[in-house]
Amino acid sequence: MLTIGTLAKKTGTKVQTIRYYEQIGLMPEPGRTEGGQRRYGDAELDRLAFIRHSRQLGFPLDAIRELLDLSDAPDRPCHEADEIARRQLKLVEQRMERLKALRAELKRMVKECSGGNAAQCRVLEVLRDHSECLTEHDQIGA
Amino acid sequence: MLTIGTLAKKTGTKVQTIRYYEQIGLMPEPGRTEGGQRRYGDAELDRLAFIRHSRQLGFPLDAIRELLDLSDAPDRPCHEADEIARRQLKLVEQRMERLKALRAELKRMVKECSGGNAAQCRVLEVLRDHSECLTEHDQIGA
DNA sequence: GTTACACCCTCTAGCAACTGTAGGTTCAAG
DNA sequence: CTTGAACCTACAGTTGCTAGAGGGTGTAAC
Repeated sequence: MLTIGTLAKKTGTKVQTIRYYEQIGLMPEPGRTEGGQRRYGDAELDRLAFIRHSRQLGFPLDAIRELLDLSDAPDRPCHEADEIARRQLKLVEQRMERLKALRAELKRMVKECSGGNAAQCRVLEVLRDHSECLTEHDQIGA
Repeated sequence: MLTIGTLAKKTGTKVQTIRYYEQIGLMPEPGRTEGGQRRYGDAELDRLAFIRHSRQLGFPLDAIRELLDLSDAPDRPCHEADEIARRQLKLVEQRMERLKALRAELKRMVKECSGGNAAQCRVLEVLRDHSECLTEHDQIGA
């Protein structure tokens, strides 16, 4: 039986985060000691590891919830999980495209800065005038 | 004189967002009609365009505040703006590196899925067992 | 048995950067 | 003068945690 602190250490999670996952129903309510402290078994350890690994791959908690459901129901067809993963892959690729455009623009800004004072600053100038941009970068939450 | 709605349209911002920027002191308090509605001039249009463009390049609002201060003080040296842009470029490059690793992992997961049911699903299996990962992807906020 | 101390508990608020809603007022056109 | 879109304030919600206050528990040493 593991305390919440031990579980946290084993999975590289913060204690608060585990409690948060319990609160939103991603982790089950564990058993408690007489004094009211949580105690975890191996099933919970596995489940939390699954969650953390999925988070590291960028899956949002909603998607992880679906993946956990699938993982708990071995008879359901696999394509649902596949679908979720594909969706995530697409998202990652979109983000990369956007970041590529941003990087190009930022690089150009920085390169052109010749170090005078703010009045002649190319960085500020580019920000002031969108029409100077070479690339499209219309997404804000990049 | 522009209404807040017109200003929003011209800059591709939501009305609420403009009011939010005012609330946090990024936009100045504009003049009002007798009835209490906001009216904007060209200075505000330019300022908001600057903010939006900076946001599109991924600058956080704090950085934008500094950039606006610099833009308002033409005598200050340019290297501060340059510095902020460089910082942002670095951040973008870090994010890209992370996303690259994630993309590789997700691609592999999806490729190996052979379409049975959840019990044999490679996607779920990989998520269950971190040791199967080829790449390091230890950052969560990717 | 008691004391020390790390660890645990709940509850609440905060982060970024908005977005949405409710309930009410104003402006401009017809 | 009426209509209806656009405006107003104030506050709650989003995502995924993280930090703090104020207090209780578990265990090992003395």
